[in-house]
Amino acid sequence: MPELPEAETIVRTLEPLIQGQRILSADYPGRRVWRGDVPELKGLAVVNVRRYGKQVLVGFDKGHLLVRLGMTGALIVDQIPTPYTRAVLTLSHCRLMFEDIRQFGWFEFLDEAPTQLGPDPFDLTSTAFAQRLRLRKTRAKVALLDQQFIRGVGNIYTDEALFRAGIHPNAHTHKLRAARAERLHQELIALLNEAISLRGSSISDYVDASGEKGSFQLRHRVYGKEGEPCPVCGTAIERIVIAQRGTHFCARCQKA
DNA sequence: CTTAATGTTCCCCA
DNA sequence: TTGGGGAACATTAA
Repeated sequence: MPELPEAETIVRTLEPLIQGQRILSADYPGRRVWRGDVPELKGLAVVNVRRYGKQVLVGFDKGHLLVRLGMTGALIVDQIPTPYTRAVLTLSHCRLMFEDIRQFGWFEFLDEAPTQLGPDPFDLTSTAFAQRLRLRKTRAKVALLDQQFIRGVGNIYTDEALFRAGIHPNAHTHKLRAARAERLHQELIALLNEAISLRGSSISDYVDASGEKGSFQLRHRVYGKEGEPCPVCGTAIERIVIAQRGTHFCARCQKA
């Protein structure tokens, strides 16, 4: 699914398309999309659209819609419904659809903005990030994927950030030197900014609120590159499994 | 036919 | 209490 750069792109493209509009009706054609009680959205006005980690938060004049995009979720305006359309919100001037092929996503209605996840990587200094990392007794890959550690990073950007920082995905977080941990944060921020500027990575399904694909997948250096030469040293990129996720790295450039 | 895919949650074990 | 590992959810594509 969308990770932080994809969620950011969705938010930036979606907000101007729906801001200020009122919800006229809501339909849920597919598998149940709401976690918890089904709220009455009719009559609510869209105040803003923001990102919370890799999730999308639609702010109303009363309450918030938190959209968990899961693995294949997409928020698209004025598209033709598909068998995977799980929600259609008819607004004053357009229709907002939630498409979700694998059905892993869901909606949640919140009275207050969410606060339960770890800090956004953009809100941390590198020093604070390094301190946080030292307190986690786990492996680098696991820490970056953990939304309680920092919010927004998923499988693609974890592999890409660890490669850029020269850190092995199995490196023990509490043993990393402060300088390397700070470097990881700096590389992560640069990576996320580059990915946002290219409107995210479209691996299979991801599109923004206008249905446009991103292009950062063309800049991936290790993710999905098993067997291909490392762009730095030419060694074949390896693929292992960590936390049930495919993990791609260069054994020569990335050290524990 | 098998495996893997941008994610999360739940359950069991150490 | 914390962390590890695996299964599960549903669908497509190679």
